[in-house]
Amino acid sequence: MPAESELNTGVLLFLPYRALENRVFAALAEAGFDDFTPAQARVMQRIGPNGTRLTELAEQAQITKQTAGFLVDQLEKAGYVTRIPDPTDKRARLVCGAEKAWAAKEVADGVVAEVEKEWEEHLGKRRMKQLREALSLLREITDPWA
Amino acid sequence: MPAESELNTGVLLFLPYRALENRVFAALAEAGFDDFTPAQARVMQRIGPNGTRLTELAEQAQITKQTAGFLVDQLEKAGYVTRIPDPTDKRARLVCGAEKAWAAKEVADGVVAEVEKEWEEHLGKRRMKQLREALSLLREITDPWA
DNA sequence: CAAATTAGTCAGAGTCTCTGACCACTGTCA
DNA sequence: TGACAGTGGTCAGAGACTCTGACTAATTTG
Repeated sequence: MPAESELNTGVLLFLPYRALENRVFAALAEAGFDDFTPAQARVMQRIGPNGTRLTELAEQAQITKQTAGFLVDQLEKAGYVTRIPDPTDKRARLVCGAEKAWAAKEVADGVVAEVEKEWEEHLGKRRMKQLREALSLLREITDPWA
Repeated sequence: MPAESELNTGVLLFLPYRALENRVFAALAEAGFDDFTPAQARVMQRIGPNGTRLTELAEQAQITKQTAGFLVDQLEKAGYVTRIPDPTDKRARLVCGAEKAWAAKEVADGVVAEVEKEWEEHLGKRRMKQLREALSLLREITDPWA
């Protein structure tokens, strides 16, 4: 048995991640954005300012394109995204964020900033900077999309 | 300005977490432990050495006790856990890890150690230590179970 | 002891995700 | 040019995960 005080780094990463996600979702729901789910949000988060292809969204979110299509359908119905033809490829369509999506993003960004500030207050400026630095570095070997 | 990354800390935390989880699952599958799912694993992970109550598992995994019961049923069928009556409370039962669970845990722990070593090589000993230190500190304000 | 609480189950439904099969368009190369 | 492999996306079906609501049984509390 490993000493109980020595949690593995995976759990240590997951705990604050989940705490942050919970905070963001609670705030979005309170602001009236209660008609989309975490799974939909994880896709929506990856839509670029000029629209993004379904396949690309699927790859980045690490889900199949069928699943991505399913989620985008719901987001479209709820008015968060629209699909327009891709001018450069007649097979493809671009998933674009609608006004409602940007409004939700603004709320989300606000909460993220708030939580990050709380974390910085708890850790101190120096440790917070080191944390982000280490995580950014780690991204080089853990993010297939980096 | 940190031009290194505009990603929010949440994504930065999630990326390495997911990479680690993927590695662990791939290794478990390769070692023959391919008869349980990520959701089941997240519950199994929280079983203490002397057994843990269903409700406690549910709380720690942040799922309802119904869902936890569903997942434990599957784990029981697959031979990873057993349920024994709680001697201190006739309503309750203790979910206990079976031999198979500890064997899987050994494989998982090995991979986690391996990945952590890779991360340490990439970050350097000092940064890795800082990372774990910051995350441990963060746990104080983000882990309801700390 | 009655009432409130806690551990867990049963039933039903909705959501998320996958595999496999398929169509339409694109790019390549003989 | 024209077959054909590859890519973008959809349809259909199924399995997995999760929830809410309602319930039983045992425990704790006043």
